[in-house]
Amino acid sequence: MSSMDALSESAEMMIKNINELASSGERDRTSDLSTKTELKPASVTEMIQRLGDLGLVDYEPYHGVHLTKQGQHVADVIEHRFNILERFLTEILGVDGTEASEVACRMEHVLTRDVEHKLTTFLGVDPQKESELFCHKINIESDVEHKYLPLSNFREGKTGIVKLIFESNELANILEKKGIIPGSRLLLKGSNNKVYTIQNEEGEFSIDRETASKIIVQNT
Amino acid sequence: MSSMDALSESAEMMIKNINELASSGERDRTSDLSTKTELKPASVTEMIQRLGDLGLVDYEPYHGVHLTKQGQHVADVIEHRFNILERFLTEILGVDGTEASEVACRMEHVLTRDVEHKLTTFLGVDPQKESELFCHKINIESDVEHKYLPLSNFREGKTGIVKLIFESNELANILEKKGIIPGSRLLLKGSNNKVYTIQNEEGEFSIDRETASKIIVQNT
DNA sequence: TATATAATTTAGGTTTCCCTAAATTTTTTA
DNA sequence: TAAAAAATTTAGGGAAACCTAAATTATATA
Repeated sequence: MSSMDALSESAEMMIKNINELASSGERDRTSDLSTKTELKPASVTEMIQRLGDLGLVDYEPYHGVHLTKQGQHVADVIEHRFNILERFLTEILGVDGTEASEVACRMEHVLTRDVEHKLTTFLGVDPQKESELFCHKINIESDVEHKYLPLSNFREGKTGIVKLIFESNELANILEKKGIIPGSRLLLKGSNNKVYTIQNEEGEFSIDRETASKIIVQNT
Repeated sequence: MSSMDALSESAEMMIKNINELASSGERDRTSDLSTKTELKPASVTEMIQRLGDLGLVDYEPYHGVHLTKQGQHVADVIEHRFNILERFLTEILGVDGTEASEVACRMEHVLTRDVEHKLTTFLGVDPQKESELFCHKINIESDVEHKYLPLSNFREGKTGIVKLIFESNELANILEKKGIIPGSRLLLKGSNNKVYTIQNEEGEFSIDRETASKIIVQNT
């Protein structure tokens, strides 16, 4: 039954692993899940039985499991939460890859929908996914499977739920072209409270005060 | 013994509550902890006995507990993690206060030292302390502590490393005023590839194609 | 200062999530 | 295709973290 109470971290991890292991159509085997989760086979069996009772996986004794629609939804949510957390930790905080993914893996289970969405908007869309999404957009509609699409490709008269709002990232894009990216070094050559003249590896140029106030710099 | 293995979330929460309840010198009573933690008295006793065995609290049956030096250290770490997480959630992501503190309270137990430090430097000094910082800046340099500041506050002739570029979040702000937020439902009433007319709970209005292309909607 | 009341602990139960060992089922292979 | 091997499940156990009910200890009061 649709449980209003949250799944445990262990249960969510199992769902995540089932999803990651799944290859088209094939049911995941207990031993593979055991290897992947680093749990003993008996523990895997126990957990997937419980998930089966919750309607999150389709489990047939001795013949593996796969996610139900409901379970797939849980997996998708967790995956997305993991991805944005990992991106936040590496791209924004500069945490090392291994540690970032470990911490993200613990944090993914305690995010709320709201925090997830707000973190997503904060990060913007990552470049690779953007082209993917763009393809969708070009390809054509009638994507019954691909349920997410930009409003600009939506069909008149349909209703939908807003999933995500892209920010322009204009500022970051413009600055990137001038070599001002997180981690880069710059020199403030001059400022008069209106115009800020900067020099870096790419050369020298000026920006206005408002823009300058949005660039956070570590004093070295 | 100083355990290298992490404390459980429950154990950390108990330490946190013991610390928050503690008033100068007085030992916390089981019943007060029971009220604060919303656990039954018997459960509180069980946990503080376990913490006692770990050397984190000084527990005398029938006469309350208080943190040992070691326990106090744990409490301090947790408190700091909670504070920076709460600040990140409210100040940077704009999460509502109640939810932010709930989520921070779950996340505080999975942060690593490194992530904690990096998040702390990322947040820099909190707004109240900012004026302080401003003073520093005017006062003289020798800011060994406050290393991050907006380029607009930077001193001419100094070099630094770009840490972060704030985006305006303009689009999301505008759309939010019209009730278009992640999770909300909308209906595309009409579109002619230039103007998209939308209806939702807040009413009906139009947006241009470019804006529409940035709103990702789940087809339902 | 007895005794009633309140606070606390102990005893024993439950669920979750992990384990090992034994039993069972499936798969391989001789 | 029957026996051996491999995979899986079942049975039973333990620790953590909760619970209720009963026993114990401390405190208040008559």
